[in-house]
Amino acid sequence: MEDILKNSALSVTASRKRILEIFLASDNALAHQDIETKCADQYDRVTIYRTLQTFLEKGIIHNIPSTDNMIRYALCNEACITTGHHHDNHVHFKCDDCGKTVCLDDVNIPAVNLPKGYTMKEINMVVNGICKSCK
Amino acid sequence: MEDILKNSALSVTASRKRILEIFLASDNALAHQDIETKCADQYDRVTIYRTLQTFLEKGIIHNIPSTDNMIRYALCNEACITTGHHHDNHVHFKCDDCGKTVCLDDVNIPAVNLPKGYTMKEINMVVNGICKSCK
DNA sequence: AATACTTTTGCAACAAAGTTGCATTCTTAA
DNA sequence: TTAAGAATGCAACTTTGTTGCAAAAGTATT
Repeated sequence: MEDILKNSALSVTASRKRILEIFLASDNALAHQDIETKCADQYDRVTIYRTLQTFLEKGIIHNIPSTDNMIRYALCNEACITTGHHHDNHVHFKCDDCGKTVCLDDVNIPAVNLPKGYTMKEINMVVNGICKSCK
Repeated sequence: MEDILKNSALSVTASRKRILEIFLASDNALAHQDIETKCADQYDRVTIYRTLQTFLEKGIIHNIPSTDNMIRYALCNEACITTGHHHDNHVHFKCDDCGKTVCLDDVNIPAVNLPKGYTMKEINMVVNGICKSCK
């Protein structure tokens, strides 16, 4: 855990370690709110906002778009952390039943051909449906 | 414009017509805020929220996820409006330069194979990069 | 065209989410 | 150990989204 922070040139603080720990312990993506409920008694709301922002910039976590006004975050793979920018090419799945959002690490986003004149920098794919636990 | 409302079994009111008009006049997807700045002097904020909600449910507009805390809305195609549910299978593109989000109506979302046990209900694909106007 | 009924709107009040500046505390590196 | 820099907590604030209710507008019927 401290390694992750040090590799990203971040100072090792209690709140950062705690938030990382929460991510490592979770099997699904977390919204700001999820993290807040897990540690708002220990750390300030503002600190959580700033920590997530920092982790995003350093490539420790990535954010997952959604249409429910709730951006969720998940740990990146090694490649992101070591290079400092994102290499997340996997599909995300949000279950309509349990509400959990997970990274489908084994499902790569297929290629798309954009119309002439468009340049792709990043691509996001989010699937909604029923997950294997709720099936 | 009135036809669209009537076809969706909605009563024709000034605010609904105005918001539809704004969408028809726009070449890109609009966030709640965009609409508010265009007509907050005429209509209440709450009305705009409720109108967008209604349009979504009736399949007049669809929402586009993003990682910037700004859900955007765009008009649906005929098929959505006539059937009352969404048939939006196109890719969305958000330009990192001008910030505009557009529907790439001609680019279909490619198929993905989900792992065993997952059922797909809806799929969203958003590409970030530089659009043809900013190129 | 007037009526009665239903739907929509605006207002107010509120709740939740996110941001900023600044003083204090903690980390790090020398 | 200490000095410099970075992160945190607090307070205050802005923005975003929600809810209940009375007033107004729309719709269908006569």
